[in-house]
Amino acid sequence: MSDTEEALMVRAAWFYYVGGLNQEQTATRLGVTRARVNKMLSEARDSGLVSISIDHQRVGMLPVEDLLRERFRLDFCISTPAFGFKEAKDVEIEVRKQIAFRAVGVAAANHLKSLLSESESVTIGTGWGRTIEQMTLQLAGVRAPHARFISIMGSLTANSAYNPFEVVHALARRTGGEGFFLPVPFIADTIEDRMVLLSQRSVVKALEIARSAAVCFISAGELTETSLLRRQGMISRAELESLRRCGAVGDTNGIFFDSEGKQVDHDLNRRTIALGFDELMKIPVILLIAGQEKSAAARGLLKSGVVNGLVIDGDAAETLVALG
Amino acid sequence: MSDTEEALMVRAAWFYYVGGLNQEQTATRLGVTRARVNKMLSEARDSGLVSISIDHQRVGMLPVEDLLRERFRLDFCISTPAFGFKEAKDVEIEVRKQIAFRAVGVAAANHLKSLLSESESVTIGTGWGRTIEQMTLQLAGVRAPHARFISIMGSLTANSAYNPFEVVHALARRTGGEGFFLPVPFIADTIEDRMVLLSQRSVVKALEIARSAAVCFISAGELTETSLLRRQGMISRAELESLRRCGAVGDTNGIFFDSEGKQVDHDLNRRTIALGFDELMKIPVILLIAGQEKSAAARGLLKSGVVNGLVIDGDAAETLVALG
DNA sequence: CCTCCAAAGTTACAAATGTATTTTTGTTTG
DNA sequence: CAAACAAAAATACATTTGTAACTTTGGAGG
Repeated sequence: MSDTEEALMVRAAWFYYVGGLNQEQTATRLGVTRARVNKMLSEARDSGLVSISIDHQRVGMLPVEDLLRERFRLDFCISTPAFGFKEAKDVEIEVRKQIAFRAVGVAAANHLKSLLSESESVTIGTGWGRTIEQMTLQLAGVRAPHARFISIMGSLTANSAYNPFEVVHALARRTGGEGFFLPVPFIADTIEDRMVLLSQRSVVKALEIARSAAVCFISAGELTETSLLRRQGMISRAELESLRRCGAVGDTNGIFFDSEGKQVDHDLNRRTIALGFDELMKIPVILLIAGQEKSAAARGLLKSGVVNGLVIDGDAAETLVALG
Repeated sequence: MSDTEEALMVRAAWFYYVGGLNQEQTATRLGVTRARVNKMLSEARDSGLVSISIDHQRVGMLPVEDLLRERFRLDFCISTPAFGFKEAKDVEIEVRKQIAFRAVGVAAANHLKSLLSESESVTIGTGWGRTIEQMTLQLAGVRAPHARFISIMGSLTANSAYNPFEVVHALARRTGGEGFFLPVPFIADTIEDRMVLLSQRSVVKALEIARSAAVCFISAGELTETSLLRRQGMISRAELESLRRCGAVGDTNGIFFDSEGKQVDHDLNRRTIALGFDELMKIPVILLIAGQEKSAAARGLLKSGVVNGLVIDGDAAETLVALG
């Protein structure tokens, strides 16, 4: 986006959101059409230029939060309010997911905010995915010039907004901190290639930083045809099926695990470039779960013992409780 | 407001602002009418429960900011975008004021946010008024448990939302910090009474804290029949007129000054309980100006030399520049 | 037990918003 | 220079929102 366009968008957002002018008046003052103002405003919201925050710590779901915290021996559990979509027919499935992503993103961003304001210089590790991306979008108005953000995994080849590179970049830009990422593909072609990639000096350095993270935000993926991993073409249909045969129920950062949270014995797990469970075990890990379809994966990962804190949307939380 | 009402409001805000449900859907889920949801949402907005922030570095008005900063030898000057109300007929005068208050409040809150995140424990002094009140409302999502907020002036008798007591209380509650205030009236009945009040131990202590403030937020009042000071009944019509005869053009914290920023020689100035200009001179002072009608008062106060930083709305800034 | 009062519900309508379609404008490119 | 294209304007319309007038409900107090 050009500089002048961005400036126009910011002015529109001020007039509309802060000034309380309506779109018509805003359009007149900016000398553009109302339709364009409308478009710019929705763009401003999506891009996280304007962010809406709710100033309340305990929003609800208390009993569920406590239950999950105790069951999985977590330091904390934050659940967004349940939207109650189980029986609702008024909201499309994709829209529901989007809502869950945003809700968890808001909650996680709030948590991250308080972490950043607690200590001058922290190192924050992050995974990838749409939930993590939303967290970056919802994180507005925080200055943390001494914070360091590092991706704990390799990058996608396709350049999408939830690529580790983009995530770290967005976090750094928004807070004024520094960003680092692993300049290697997420999944190597062979086990031998992985060793070569891992031995690169810059990679060794980056992994060192990652291991020193004060806290790590990760999310989980399901193992279905519609999972992000499949849609991004990171794994083939055949690979997905062979993973399931090994008992895998989900992944985090490309590490596949079974319903008990054990890394499965599979070729892919030996080609992934990311911090493994043994390494994650040594640092505080916060898991972000958005969407009920991730409940099974979440359950496995929570059982593994690598997770210390959970941020989850209300509906998924209820499903997770029901899973027993 | 009752606890259950507040909880309902928070849930409504989540469903609507975070979840992106419309008011109809929100109402259905909460089991109330849409009209009520609508009312709760607007209440949530003006109470500062939900706050909308714009992730802006440079919003505009650069030339004016620079001009003012140089003219009055300020450390910084922040101007909100100008809404261009001079010739506009589409917005009522009271609404315009409200917009200016909110805009300056947002900008000031952002500035305060960055101050709070810069250092662990700071002491922040504050004045009173609607602009300052807005600053407290717009300050959301900041934790600063070690911050101290102190009113640098006595309190109003009428308990309004912009009473120093309320201001300090709101700041403390929102950030989790501590609040202090001067437990004495704003303007004493006689000079002798003032001495008695000032000698109270708790007052001496509070003033000591106030003097140690790392930074101080103040605003200015005009000397007209419609000024807040008059409307709150703090001064009588006769007093106002005698003040004007002494050359007073405005006040800050109940201290009246002339167009050159000198404290006027008037009985009232000897009865006010607040940090005086000589004391303010020793600490960094940030002046908040919202509304063009305050330009004259702002000009006087800026000339006094007590002000180090200025946050002003775009329209007032332009008027101030025009005043020369 | 009844009356009064306030809060929420109901209804209705005007205003604002989101979105799709067509037209205009300005820029790029052969 | 003209064709091709993209961006924005103009237009139109369905949905959502804000608001006011009126009705119901559920206590509080006489």
